[in-house]
Amino acid sequence: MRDFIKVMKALSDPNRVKIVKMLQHKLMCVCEIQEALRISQSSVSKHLRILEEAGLVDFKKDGLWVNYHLTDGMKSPYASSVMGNLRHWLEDEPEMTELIKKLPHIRREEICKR
Amino acid sequence: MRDFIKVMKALSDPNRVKIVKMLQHKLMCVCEIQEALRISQSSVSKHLRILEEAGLVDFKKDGLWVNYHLTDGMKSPYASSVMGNLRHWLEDEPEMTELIKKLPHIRREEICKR
DNA sequence: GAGTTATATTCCCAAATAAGAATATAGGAG
DNA sequence: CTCCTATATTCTTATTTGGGAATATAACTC
Repeated sequence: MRDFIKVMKALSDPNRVKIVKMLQHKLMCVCEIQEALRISQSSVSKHLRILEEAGLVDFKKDGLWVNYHLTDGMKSPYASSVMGNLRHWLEDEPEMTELIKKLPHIRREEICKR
Repeated sequence: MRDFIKVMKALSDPNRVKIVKMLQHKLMCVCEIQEALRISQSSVSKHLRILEEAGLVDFKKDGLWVNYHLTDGMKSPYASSVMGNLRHWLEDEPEMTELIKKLPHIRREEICKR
């Protein structure tokens, strides 16, 4: 129950859903997500932690960068199932297509160092 | 997006998840749910409204009783899909089996009129 | 070591949430 | 109509949540 609730809660926030949808398209570091969503770095960091604890995302450190990616779903069957559905869900939402369209132009080399 | 978030939020509360699981076994009126969960009548009523607005449950009035049941899923694809999974998810949680086991003994004729 | 940068954590505030008590509504029975 | 009873709504309160600013940590460069 606890685990199921965690997944539901994790996906109860628009910004977190957007993060998941973005990660379907490419792995991203924190500052890229920050740029895409236009929210503070600390917010992004906290959202990522919630998604991680729900078993939805995982990360790999690469020097200073922390690259987040979707999990393989081994950790939580709930996460795995809902994420599977999220591959096609919301795919045609204007809000989302807009966001996805921006992704290729968001490159960490241009964003950071500020 | 809005609709998806509604479903996730609706299933982000243990009591609401329990209501959905109970309704998989039988249709129930408000006071039966109240008795099963041991929470106040106003709480039950409010939880049911949230579930209804997410497209998870619907109701039919029968005199003074209001009988709640799961929807057919026509209203929300998100609701429909997650509810499908919830048929087997959490089925073996002690907390849930305990609750389900109590269901046959909760009969509105014995509960109400107080 | 000191300086720099990307991310995590802490702190604080405003808004949302879940709870019960009290009240309002609806639909009987007489 | 009046009285009851099941449910919905309102009100208030305590807890949780999401946000940014400030600070701490980690990992690189020199």
